[in-house]
Amino acid sequence: MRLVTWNVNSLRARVGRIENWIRVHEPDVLCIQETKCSDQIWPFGVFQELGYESAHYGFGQWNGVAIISKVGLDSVEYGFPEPKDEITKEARLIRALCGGIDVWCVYVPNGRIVGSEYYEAKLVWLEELKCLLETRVDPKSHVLICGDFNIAPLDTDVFDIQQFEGLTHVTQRERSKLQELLDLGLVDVALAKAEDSPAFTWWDYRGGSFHKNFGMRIDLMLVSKSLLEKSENIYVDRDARKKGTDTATPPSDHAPLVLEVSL
DNA sequence: ATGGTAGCGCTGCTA
Repeated sequence: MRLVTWNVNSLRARVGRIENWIRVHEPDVLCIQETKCSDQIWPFGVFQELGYESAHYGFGQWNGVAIISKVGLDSVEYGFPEPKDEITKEARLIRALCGGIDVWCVYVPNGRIVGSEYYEAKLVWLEELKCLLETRVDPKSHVLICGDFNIAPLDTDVFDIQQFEGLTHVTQRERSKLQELLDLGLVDVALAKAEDSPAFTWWDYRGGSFHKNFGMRIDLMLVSKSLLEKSENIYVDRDARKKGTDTATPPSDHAPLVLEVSL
């Protein structure tokens, strides 16, 4: 089974690219973030024609998450069951059972500036996610928590840690929150399977960052031990980040992260 | 060249 997470940076701008990618790579489950569209315009038919069910949670303009599956899409849950804050009301979480796997697709807030209200809200959001997963996830079953975490777990997960001094994505408080998720009994599968440092998943649009590989690893897949045992291969499809000649539309600034499991 | 790239939606914000 092929499981994928991909921040697409707008569904509407890139639906053609996404379709083409699905045709070529045939994912079984595709989790996407930053659809930047509302449920009203979600193109169920596009994915249906490719043989997929889909579920989307979004209000438009910002955020928005979806799960696209051809191995079942059951018990779908949209967002936090009891959002306590403004930040947990945003469209950043969707969950479904797909082919025997408990799939959670997340888009963690960016945080903007360390110490800002947005940074604090990011930490609150991660705390709420941990509390939800604590009660809802059975770590003995097949579990996948994947998406854009907006956290680089290790210093080697950014192209030059010295340039990230004082910036979000690399602070101890963010990394501690990620560790609390791992402490539920989950494993960062790209890190676990990598021979040295796992590949980057995001590159800034500006300044030729992709060409220079000035990137970060912020898209993650956290899996339960049982799913780790079934994991055969994990890789980043960097080709999807290239401009390409078939379309004028630029690629997303994120590349898809692909996990192959044998269930 | 004193920014840079992209999406959203229409002015400036967010990433």
